[in-house]
Amino acid sequence: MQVDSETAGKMTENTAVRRQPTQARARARVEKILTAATELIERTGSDQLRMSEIAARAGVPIGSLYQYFPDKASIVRTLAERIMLRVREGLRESLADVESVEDALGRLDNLLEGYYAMFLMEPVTRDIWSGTQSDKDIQDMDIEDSRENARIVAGALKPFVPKKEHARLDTVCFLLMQLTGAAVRLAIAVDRKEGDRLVAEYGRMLRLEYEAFLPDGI
Amino acid sequence: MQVDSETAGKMTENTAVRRQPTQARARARVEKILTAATELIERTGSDQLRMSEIAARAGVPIGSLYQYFPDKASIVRTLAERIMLRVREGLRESLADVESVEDALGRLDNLLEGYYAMFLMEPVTRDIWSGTQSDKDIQDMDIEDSRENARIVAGALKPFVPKKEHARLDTVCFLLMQLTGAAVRLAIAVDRKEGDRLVAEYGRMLRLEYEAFLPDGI
DNA sequence: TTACAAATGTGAGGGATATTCATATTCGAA
DNA sequence: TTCGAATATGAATATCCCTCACATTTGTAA
Repeated sequence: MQVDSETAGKMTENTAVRRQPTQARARARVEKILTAATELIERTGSDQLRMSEIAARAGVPIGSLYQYFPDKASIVRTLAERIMLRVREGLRESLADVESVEDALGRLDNLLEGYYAMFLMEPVTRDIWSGTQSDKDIQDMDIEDSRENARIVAGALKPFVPKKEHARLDTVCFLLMQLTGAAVRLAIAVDRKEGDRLVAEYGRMLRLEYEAFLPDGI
Repeated sequence: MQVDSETAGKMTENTAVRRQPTQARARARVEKILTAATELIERTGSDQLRMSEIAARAGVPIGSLYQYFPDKASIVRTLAERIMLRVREGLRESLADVESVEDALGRLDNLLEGYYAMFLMEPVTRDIWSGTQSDKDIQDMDIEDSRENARIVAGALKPFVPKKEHARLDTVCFLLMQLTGAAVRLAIAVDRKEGDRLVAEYGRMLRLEYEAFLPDGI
Protein backbone atom coordinates (compact mmCIF):
# COMPACT_ATOMS: atom_id res chain seq x y z
CA MET A 1 0.00 0.00 0.00
CA GLN A 2 1.25 3.41 -0.86
CA VAL A 3 0.07 6.97 -0.65
CA ASP A 4 -1.21 8.28 -3.92
CA SER A 5 1.51 10.73 -4.79
CA GLU A 6 -0.90 12.95 -6.69
CA THR A 7 -3.02 13.42 -3.62
CA ALA A 8 -0.07 13.81 -1.30
CA GLY A 9 1.39 16.47 -3.54
CA LYS A 10 -1.74 18.54 -3.64
CA MET A 11 -2.19 18.61 0.10
CA THR A 12 -1.43 22.05 1.36
CA GLU A 13 2.10 21.52 2.52
CA ASN A 14 2.54 24.28 5.00
CA THR A 15 5.81 23.14 6.41
CA ALA A 16 8.55 24.93 4.55
CA VAL A 17 10.96 22.12 5.34
CA ARG A 18 10.56 18.82 3.62
CA ARG A 19 12.87 16.76 5.77
CA GLN A 20 13.90 17.80 9.23
CA PRO A 21 17.69 17.86 9.25
CA THR A 22 18.72 15.93 12.34
CA GLN A 23 22.39 15.53 11.69
CA ALA A 24 24.74 18.43 12.16
CA ARG A 25 26.04 18.41 8.60
CA ALA A 26 22.47 18.54 7.36
CA ARG A 27 21.64 21.52 9.51
CA ALA A 28 24.80 23.22 8.32
CA ARG A 29 23.72 22.58 4.76
CA VAL A 30 20.35 24.15 5.28
CA GLU A 31 22.10 27.23 6.58
CA LYS A 32 24.52 27.28 3.66
CA ILE A 33 21.58 27.10 1.29
CA LEU A 34 19.77 29.92 3.01
CA THR A 35 22.90 32.04 3.11
CA ALA A 36 23.54 31.48 -0.56
CA ALA A 37 19.96 32.39 -1.38
CA THR A 38 20.24 35.55 0.68
CA GLU A 39 23.43 36.59 -1.07
CA LEU A 40 21.96 35.93 -4.48
CA ILE A 41 18.87 37.93 -3.67
CA GLU A 42 21.13 40.72 -2.53
CA ARG A 43 22.93 40.67 -5.88
CA THR A 44 20.09 40.22 -8.29
CA GLY A 45 16.76 40.31 -6.52
CA SER A 46 14.48 37.45 -5.72
CA ASP A 47 13.00 37.50 -9.22
CA GLN A 48 16.29 36.28 -10.59
CA LEU A 49 16.80 33.63 -7.97
CA ARG A 50 17.72 30.30 -9.62
CA MET A 51 17.88 26.96 -7.92
CA SER A 52 21.00 26.10 -9.89
CA GLU A 53 22.76 29.24 -8.67
CA ILE A 54 21.77 28.69 -5.09
CA ALA A 55 23.21 25.20 -5.32
CA ALA A 56 26.42 26.39 -6.96
CA ARG A 57 26.99 29.16 -4.45
CA ALA A 58 26.19 26.96 -1.50
CA GLY A 59 28.51 24.33 -2.88
CA VAL A 60 25.89 21.64 -2.83
CA PRO A 61 24.25 19.72 -5.67
CA ILE A 62 20.80 20.67 -6.83
CA GLY A 63 19.33 17.59 -5.29
CA SER A 64 20.30 18.77 -1.83
CA LEU A 65 18.05 21.79 -2.12
CA TYR A 66 15.14 19.45 -2.52
CA GLN A 67 16.29 17.38 0.38
CA TYR A 68 15.21 20.15 2.70
CA PHE A 69 12.92 22.41 0.73
CA PRO A 70 9.99 21.14 -1.28
CA ASP A 71 10.35 23.91 -3.82
CA LYS A 72 11.97 27.23 -4.56
CA ALA A 73 9.20 29.27 -2.99
CA SER A 74 9.73 27.55 0.31
CA ILE A 75 13.30 28.79 0.47
CA VAL A 76 12.17 32.37 0.11
CA ARG A 77 9.34 31.64 2.51
CA THR A 78 11.82 30.50 5.12
CA LEU A 79 13.78 33.71 4.75
CA ALA A 80 10.59 35.72 5.01
CA GLU A 81 9.64 33.81 8.12
CA ARG A 82 12.94 34.72 9.72
CA ILE A 83 12.35 38.36 8.99
CA MET A 84 8.93 38.13 10.56
CA LEU A 85 10.37 36.50 13.64
CA ARG A 86 13.05 39.13 13.92
CA VAL A 87 10.47 41.88 13.71
CA ARG A 88 8.28 40.15 16.23
CA GLU A 89 11.14 39.81 18.70
CA GLY A 90 11.83 43.51 18.31
CA LEU A 91 8.19 44.20 18.98
CA ARG A 92 8.22 42.06 22.11
CA GLU A 93 11.35 43.65 23.48
CA SER A 94 10.24 47.15 22.70
CA LEU A 95 6.90 46.70 24.36
CA ALA A 96 8.09 44.92 27.46
CA ASP A 97 7.42 46.57 30.82
CA VAL A 98 5.47 49.48 29.53
CA GLU A 99 5.03 51.94 32.36
CA SER A 100 2.49 54.44 31.18
CA VAL A 101 0.30 55.39 28.30
CA GLU A 102 2.76 57.98 27.06
CA ASP A 103 5.48 55.41 27.36
CA ALA A 104 3.54 52.92 25.26
CA LEU A 105 2.67 55.41 22.55
CA GLY A 106 6.23 56.64 22.36
CA ARG A 107 7.51 53.12 21.93
CA LEU A 108 5.00 52.44 19.20
CA ASP A 109 6.19 55.55 17.37
CA ASN A 110 9.75 54.32 17.59
CA LEU A 111 8.74 50.93 16.32
CA LEU A 112 7.28 52.37 13.16
CA GLU A 113 10.42 54.39 12.54
CA GLY A 114 12.58 51.36 13.19
CA TYR A 115 10.53 49.22 10.88
CA TYR A 116 10.82 51.77 8.11
CA ALA A 117 14.54 52.20 8.72
CA MET A 118 15.10 48.47 8.62
CA PHE A 119 13.65 48.19 5.15
CA LEU A 120 15.50 51.26 3.96
CA MET A 121 18.83 49.95 5.14
CA GLU A 122 18.52 46.28 4.31
CA PRO A 123 18.06 45.68 0.61
CA VAL A 124 17.69 41.93 1.01
CA THR A 125 15.05 42.28 3.62
CA ARG A 126 13.29 44.79 1.47
CA ASP A 127 13.43 42.61 -1.58
CA ILE A 128 12.14 39.52 0.15
CA TRP A 129 9.51 41.53 1.87
CA SER A 130 8.21 43.15 -1.28
CA GLY A 131 8.33 39.88 -3.16
CA THR A 132 6.48 38.53 -0.18
CA GLN A 133 3.17 39.56 -1.59
CA SER A 134 3.63 37.43 -4.66
CA ASP A 135 3.33 34.10 -2.95
CA LYS A 136 -0.07 32.97 -1.75
CA ASP A 137 1.46 31.00 1.08
CA ILE A 138 3.52 33.94 2.26
CA GLN A 139 0.45 36.11 2.20
CA ASP A 140 -1.19 33.70 4.58
CA MET A 141 1.93 33.67 6.74
CA ASP A 142 1.86 37.43 6.73
CA ILE A 143 -1.71 37.48 7.97
CA GLU A 144 -0.91 35.05 10.76
CA ASP A 145 2.12 37.14 11.57
CA SER A 146 -0.08 40.19 11.88
CA ARG A 147 -2.33 38.33 14.27
CA GLU A 148 0.63 37.50 16.46
CA ASN A 149 1.96 41.02 16.39
CA ALA A 150 -1.47 42.39 17.08
CA ARG A 151 -1.64 40.27 20.22
CA ILE A 152 1.59 41.80 21.44
CA VAL A 153 0.57 45.37 20.74
CA ALA A 154 -2.92 44.93 22.07
CA GLY A 155 -1.49 43.24 25.12
CA ALA A 156 0.74 46.22 25.81
CA LEU A 157 -2.17 48.63 25.58
CA LYS A 158 -4.84 46.66 27.40
CA PRO A 159 -3.80 47.78 30.88
CA PHE A 160 -4.80 51.29 29.88
CA VAL A 161 -7.95 50.44 27.99
CA PRO A 162 -11.39 49.78 29.46
CA LYS A 163 -12.12 46.07 29.49
CA LYS A 164 -15.20 46.26 27.35
CA GLU A 165 -13.09 47.74 24.56
CA HIS A 166 -10.60 44.91 24.55
CA ALA A 167 -12.24 42.90 21.81
CA ARG A 168 -12.36 45.87 19.49
CA LEU A 169 -8.77 46.71 20.36
CA ASP A 170 -7.78 43.26 19.12
CA THR A 171 -9.51 43.80 15.82
CA VAL A 172 -8.07 47.25 15.35
CA CYS A 173 -4.54 46.18 16.20
CA PHE A 174 -4.77 43.35 13.70
CA LEU A 175 -5.96 45.74 11.05
CA LEU A 176 -3.26 48.24 11.94
CA MET A 177 -0.52 45.63 11.65
CA GLN A 178 -1.54 45.02 8.06
CA LEU A 179 -1.95 48.68 7.31
CA THR A 180 1.49 49.33 8.73
CA GLY A 181 2.94 46.78 6.37
CA ALA A 182 1.17 48.44 3.47
CA ALA A 183 2.27 51.92 4.50
CA VAL A 184 5.90 50.93 4.84
CA ARG A 185 5.87 49.00 1.58
CA LEU A 186 4.50 52.07 -0.11
CA ALA A 187 7.06 54.31 1.54
CA ILE A 188 9.99 52.21 0.36
CA ALA A 189 8.55 51.99 -3.15
CA VAL A 190 8.54 55.75 -3.71
CA ASP A 191 11.47 58.10 -3.41
CA ARG A 192 13.00 58.76 -0.06
CA LYS A 193 11.57 62.21 0.48
CA GLU A 194 8.00 61.21 -0.26
CA GLY A 195 8.48 58.02 1.70
CA ASP A 196 9.46 59.98 4.77
CA ARG A 197 6.37 62.15 4.45
CA LEU A 198 4.13 59.14 4.07
CA VAL A 199 5.56 57.40 7.10
CA ALA A 200 5.19 60.56 9.13
CA GLU A 201 1.54 60.90 8.15
CA TYR A 202 0.91 57.27 8.82
CA GLY A 203 2.57 57.54 12.22
CA ARG A 204 0.23 60.33 13.10
CA MET A 205 -2.81 58.30 12.06
CA LEU A 206 -1.57 55.37 14.05
CA ARG A 207 -1.17 57.40 17.19
CA LEU A 208 -4.64 58.85 16.82
CA GLU A 209 -6.10 55.40 16.50
CA TYR A 210 -4.39 54.15 19.60
CA GLU A 211 -5.29 57.25 21.57
CA ALA A 212 -8.94 56.77 20.67
CA PHE A 213 -8.95 53.72 22.92
CA LEU A 214 -7.62 55.49 25.94
CA PRO A 215 -9.83 57.02 28.62
CA ASP A 216 -10.59 60.66 27.90
CA GLY A 217 -8.09 62.48 30.10
CA ILE A 218 -5.32 60.26 28.73
CA MET B 1 18.46 49.59 -41.23
CA GLN B 2 16.71 47.86 -38.45
CA VAL B 3 16.23 48.28 -34.77
CA ASP B 4 18.44 46.03 -32.72
CA SER B 5 15.87 43.65 -31.38
CA GLU B 6 17.90 42.94 -28.26
CA THR B 7 17.88 46.58 -27.32
CA ALA B 8 14.27 47.09 -28.25
CA GLY B 9 13.29 44.10 -26.17
CA LYS B 10 15.10 45.27 -23.06
CA MET B 11 13.62 48.73 -23.11
CA THR B 12 11.06 49.02 -20.40
CA GLU B 13 8.03 48.33 -22.47
CA ASN B 14 5.25 49.86 -20.50
CA THR B 15 2.61 49.49 -23.14
CA ALA B 16 0.80 46.27 -22.49
CA VAL B 17 -0.04 45.89 -26.15
CA ARG B 18 2.71 44.97 -28.55
CA ARG B 19 0.95 45.70 -31.80
CA GLN B 20 -2.01 47.99 -32.01
CA PRO B 21 -4.77 45.98 -33.62
CA THR B 22 -6.21 48.20 -36.31
CA GLN B 23 -8.36 45.73 -38.15
CA ALA B 24 -11.65 44.64 -36.68
CA ARG B 25 -10.77 40.96 -36.62
CA ALA B 26 -7.60 41.78 -34.71
CA ARG B 27 -9.48 43.78 -32.12
CA ALA B 28 -11.96 40.96 -31.78
CA ARG B 29 -9.08 38.59 -31.20
CA VAL B 30 -7.63 40.68 -28.46
CA GLU B 31 -11.00 40.59 -26.74
CA LYS B 32 -11.30 36.85 -27.20
CA ILE B 33 -7.90 36.42 -25.64
CA LEU B 34 -8.75 38.58 -22.68
CA THR B 35 -12.07 36.85 -22.21
CA ALA B 36 -10.42 33.45 -22.28
CA ALA B 37 -7.84 34.59 -19.77
CA THR B 38 -10.57 35.90 -17.50
CA GLU B 39 -12.47 32.64 -17.65
CA LEU B 40 -9.38 30.60 -16.93
CA ILE B 41 -8.49 32.75 -13.99
CA GLU B 42 -12.00 32.28 -12.73
CA ARG B 43 -11.59 28.51 -12.93
CA THR B 44 -8.10 28.02 -11.64
CA GLY B 45 -6.64 31.28 -10.42
CA SER B 46 -4.03 33.40 -12.11
CA ASP B 47 -1.22 31.23 -10.76
CA GLN B 48 -2.32 28.43 -12.99
CA LEU B 49 -2.79 30.58 -16.04
CA ARG B 50 -1.09 28.99 -19.05
CA MET B 51 -0.51 30.63 -22.38
CA SER B 52 -1.37 27.37 -24.13
CA GLU B 53 -4.72 27.20 -22.36
CA ILE B 54 -5.56 30.80 -23.09
CA ALA B 55 -4.87 30.12 -26.74
CA ALA B 56 -6.91 26.93 -26.79
CA ARG B 57 -9.89 28.50 -25.07
CA ALA B 58 -9.78 31.62 -27.21
CA GLY B 59 -9.54 29.41 -30.28
CA VAL B 60 -6.39 31.08 -31.52
CA PRO B 61 -2.86 29.75 -31.93
CA ILE B 62 -0.22 30.54 -29.35
CA GLY B 63 1.51 32.88 -31.73
CA SER B 64 -1.49 35.16 -31.79
CA LEU B 65 -1.16 35.86 -28.09
CA TYR B 66 2.27 37.26 -28.79
CA GLN B 67 0.98 39.25 -31.67
CA TYR B 68 -0.72 41.57 -29.21
CA PHE B 69 0.86 40.93 -25.85
CA PRO B 70 4.61 40.90 -25.31
CA ASP B 71 4.35 38.33 -22.55
CA LYS B 72 2.00 36.56 -20.21
CA ALA B 73 2.23 39.17 -17.48
CA SER B 74 0.99 41.83 -19.84
CA ILE B 75 -2.27 39.96 -20.34
CA VAL B 76 -2.94 39.94 -16.63
CA ARG B 77 -1.75 43.52 -16.47
CA THR B 78 -4.29 44.52 -19.06
CA LEU B 79 -7.06 42.91 -17.04
CA ALA B 80 -5.83 44.61 -13.89
CA GLU B 81 -5.74 47.92 -15.71
CA ARG B 82 -9.36 47.51 -16.71
CA ILE B 83 -10.33 46.87 -13.13
CA MET B 84 -8.47 49.98 -12.04
CA LEU B 85 -10.20 52.04 -14.70
CA ARG B 86 -13.57 50.68 -13.70
CA VAL B 87 -12.95 51.56 -10.08
CA ARG B 88 -11.70 54.98 -11.01
CA GLU B 89 -14.79 55.69 -13.09
CA GLY B 90 -16.95 54.70 -10.14
CA LEU B 91 -14.96 57.05 -7.97
CA ARG B 92 -15.40 59.92 -10.42
CA GLU B 93 -19.12 59.38 -10.76
CA SER B 94 -19.66 58.96 -7.06
CA LEU B 95 -17.80 62.12 -6.19
CA ALA B 96 -19.25 64.36 -8.87
CA ASP B 97 -21.18 67.43 -7.75
CA VAL B 98 -20.59 67.05 -4.07
CA GLU B 99 -22.84 69.49 -2.28
CA SER B 100 -21.66 69.53 1.29
CA VAL B 101 -19.17 68.01 3.66
CA GLU B 102 -21.67 65.48 4.98
CA ASP B 103 -22.52 64.63 1.41
CA ALA B 104 -18.87 64.01 0.57
CA LEU B 105 -18.20 61.88 3.64
CA GLY B 106 -21.31 59.84 3.05
CA ARG B 107 -20.29 59.13 -0.50
CA LEU B 108 -16.83 58.08 0.59
CA ASP B 109 -18.38 55.63 3.05
CA ASN B 110 -20.47 54.15 0.27
CA LEU B 111 -17.43 53.86 -1.94
CA LEU B 112 -15.58 51.75 0.57
CA GLU B 113 -18.57 49.46 0.95
CA GLY B 114 -18.93 49.22 -2.80
CA TYR B 115 -15.28 48.44 -3.25
CA TYR B 116 -15.45 45.69 -0.68
CA ALA B 117 -18.65 44.31 -2.19
CA MET B 118 -17.12 44.28 -5.64
CA PHE B 119 -14.27 42.06 -4.55
CA LEU B 120 -16.57 39.82 -2.56
CA MET B 121 -18.88 39.27 -5.49
CA GLU B 122 -16.40 39.02 -8.32
CA PRO B 123 -13.99 36.15 -7.88
CA VAL B 124 -12.05 36.98 -11.01
CA THR B 125 -11.57 40.54 -10.00
CA ARG B 126 -10.52 39.41 -6.58
CA ASP B 127 -8.01 36.93 -7.95
CA ILE B 128 -6.45 39.32 -10.38
CA TRP B 129 -6.35 41.97 -7.73
CA SER B 130 -4.66 39.78 -5.19
CA GLY B 131 -2.27 38.37 -7.75
CA THR B 132 -1.73 41.98 -8.64
CA GLN B 133 0.89 42.32 -5.98
CA SER B 134 3.07 39.67 -7.56
CA ASP B 135 4.11 41.63 -10.57
CA LYS B 136 6.53 44.49 -10.14
CA ASP B 137 4.99 46.34 -13.06
CA ILE B 138 1.51 45.98 -11.68
CA GLN B 139 2.69 47.25 -8.33
CA ASP B 140 3.90 50.36 -10.06
CA MET B 141 0.61 50.64 -11.91
CA ASP B 142 -1.17 50.30 -8.63
CA ILE B 143 0.79 53.15 -7.10
CA GLU B 144 0.10 55.37 -10.08
CA ASP B 145 -3.52 54.37 -9.85
CA SER B 146 -3.59 55.44 -6.24
CA ARG B 147 -2.16 58.78 -7.20
CA GLU B 148 -4.94 59.28 -9.73
CA ASN B 149 -7.62 58.23 -7.30
CA ALA B 150 -6.12 60.42 -4.63
CA ARG B 151 -6.45 63.38 -6.96
CA ILE B 152 -10.12 62.68 -7.38
CA VAL B 153 -10.83 62.27 -3.69
CA ALA B 154 -8.70 65.22 -2.66
CA GLY B 155 -10.36 67.28 -5.36
CA ALA B 156 -13.78 66.48 -3.96
CA LEU B 157 -12.75 67.52 -0.47
CA LYS B 158 -10.70 70.61 -1.24
CA PRO B 159 -13.67 73.01 -1.40
CA PHE B 160 -14.20 72.32 2.28
CA VAL B 161 -10.58 72.33 3.36
CA PRO B 162 -8.45 75.40 4.13
CA LYS B 163 -6.10 76.09 1.28
CA LYS B 164 -2.94 75.79 3.30
CA GLU B 165 -3.88 72.20 4.10
CA HIS B 166 -4.28 71.18 0.48
CA ALA B 167 -0.78 69.81 0.04
CA ARG B 168 -1.09 67.59 3.09
CA LEU B 169 -4.52 66.51 1.95
CA ASP B 170 -2.95 65.25 -1.26
CA THR B 171 -0.39 63.22 0.62
CA VAL B 172 -2.93 61.78 3.01
CA CYS B 173 -5.36 60.86 0.26
CA PHE B 174 -2.61 59.07 -1.61
CA LEU B 175 -1.68 57.15 1.49
CA LEU B 176 -5.30 56.34 2.20
CA MET B 177 -5.86 54.98 -1.28
CA GLN B 178 -3.11 52.44 -0.68
CA LEU B 179 -4.28 51.66 2.81
CA THR B 180 -7.78 51.11 1.50
CA GLY B 181 -6.44 48.57 -0.96
CA ALA B 182 -4.61 46.81 1.85
CA ALA B 183 -7.62 46.84 4.14
CA VAL B 184 -9.92 45.41 1.50
CA ARG B 185 -7.40 42.80 0.45
CA LEU B 186 -7.15 41.74 4.06
CA ALA B 187 -10.91 41.68 4.46
CA ILE B 188 -11.43 39.40 1.51
CA ALA B 189 -8.63 37.11 2.63
CA VAL B 190 -10.22 36.28 5.98
CA ASP B 191 -13.66 34.86 6.56
CA ARG B 192 -16.68 36.92 5.78
CA LYS B 193 -17.62 37.80 9.34
CA GLU B 194 -14.18 39.02 10.31
CA GLY B 195 -13.86 40.78 6.97
CA ASP B 196 -17.01 42.75 7.64
CA ARG B 197 -15.71 43.82 11.02
CA LEU B 198 -12.38 44.88 9.57
CA VAL B 199 -13.98 46.93 6.84
CA ALA B 200 -16.25 48.59 9.36
CA GLU B 201 -13.31 49.54 11.55
CA TYR B 202 -11.36 50.76 8.60
CA GLY B 203 -14.30 52.84 7.43
CA ARG B 204 -14.42 54.50 10.78
CA MET B 205 -10.70 55.31 10.65
CA LEU B 206 -11.07 56.67 7.18
CA ARG B 207 -13.88 58.99 8.16
CA LEU B 208 -11.91 60.29 11.13
CA GLU B 209 -8.96 61.04 8.90
CA TYR B 210 -11.05 62.96 6.43
CA GLU B 211 -12.86 64.83 9.18
CA ALA B 212 -9.56 65.93 10.65
CA PHE B 213 -9.11 68.15 7.62
CA LEU B 214 -12.39 69.95 7.98
CA PRO B 215 -12.82 73.24 9.81
CA ASP B 216 -13.78 72.70 13.42
CA GLY B 217 -17.53 73.25 13.34
CA ILE B 218 -17.81 70.79 10.43
C1' DT C 1 -10.70 43.42 -61.26
C1' DT C 2 -5.97 42.80 -60.30
C1' DA C 3 -1.81 43.26 -57.95
C1' DC C 4 0.85 44.13 -54.21
C1' DA C 5 2.36 45.59 -49.66
C1' DA C 6 1.14 45.61 -45.07
C1' DA C 7 -1.12 43.36 -41.52
C1' DT C 8 -2.25 39.35 -39.42
C1' DG C 9 -2.21 34.28 -38.58
C1' DT C 10 0.27 29.77 -37.42
C1' DG C 11 2.32 26.17 -34.50
C1' DA C 12 6.46 23.31 -34.25
C1' DG C 13 10.51 23.90 -31.82
C1' DG C 14 14.20 26.32 -28.99
C1' DG C 15 15.57 27.41 -24.55
C1' DA C 16 15.44 28.19 -19.73
C1' DT C 17 14.30 26.25 -15.26
C1' DA C 18 12.24 23.65 -11.63
C1' DT C 19 11.98 19.20 -9.94
C1' DT C 20 12.52 14.04 -9.72
C1' DC C 21 14.61 9.71 -8.85
C1' DA C 22 17.64 5.87 -9.04
C1' DT C 23 21.84 5.14 -7.15
C1' DA C 24 25.93 6.13 -4.19
C1' DT C 25 27.75 7.55 0.08
C1' DT C 26 27.92 8.61 4.97
C1' DC C 27 26.30 8.35 9.65
C1' DG C 28 25.21 6.47 14.17
C1' DA C 29 23.53 2.98 17.18
C1' DA C 30 24.08 -1.77 18.71
C1' DT D 1 32.49 -3.79 12.97
C1' DT D 2 27.93 -3.96 10.90
C1' DC D 3 23.70 -2.54 9.00
C1' DG D 4 19.67 0.17 8.32
C1' DA D 5 18.51 4.92 8.09
C1' DA D 6 19.78 9.34 6.67
C1' DT D 7 21.89 12.03 3.39
C1' DA D 8 24.16 13.15 -1.06
C1' DT D 9 24.33 13.39 -6.14
C1' DG D 10 23.41 15.12 -10.81
C1' DA D 11 21.79 13.35 -15.21
C1' DA D 12 17.39 13.10 -16.92
C1' DT D 13 12.60 14.58 -17.17
C1' DA D 14 8.84 17.81 -17.24
C1' DT D 15 6.86 22.13 -17.86
C1' DC D 16 6.13 26.19 -19.99
C1' DC D 17 7.19 30.66 -22.04
C1' DC D 18 8.23 32.63 -26.18
C1' DT D 19 10.32 32.96 -31.04
C1' DC D 20 10.42 32.79 -35.82
C1' DA D 21 10.16 31.51 -40.54
C1' DC D 22 6.60 31.04 -43.37
C1' DA D 23 1.39 31.22 -44.76
C1' DT D 24 -2.75 33.74 -45.31
C1' DT D 25 -5.82 37.70 -45.35
C1' DT D 26 -6.90 42.53 -45.85
C1' DG D 27 -6.93 47.14 -47.69
C1' DT D 28 -5.91 50.04 -51.45
C1' DA D 29 -4.31 51.99 -55.65
C1' DA D 30 -3.99 51.35 -60.46
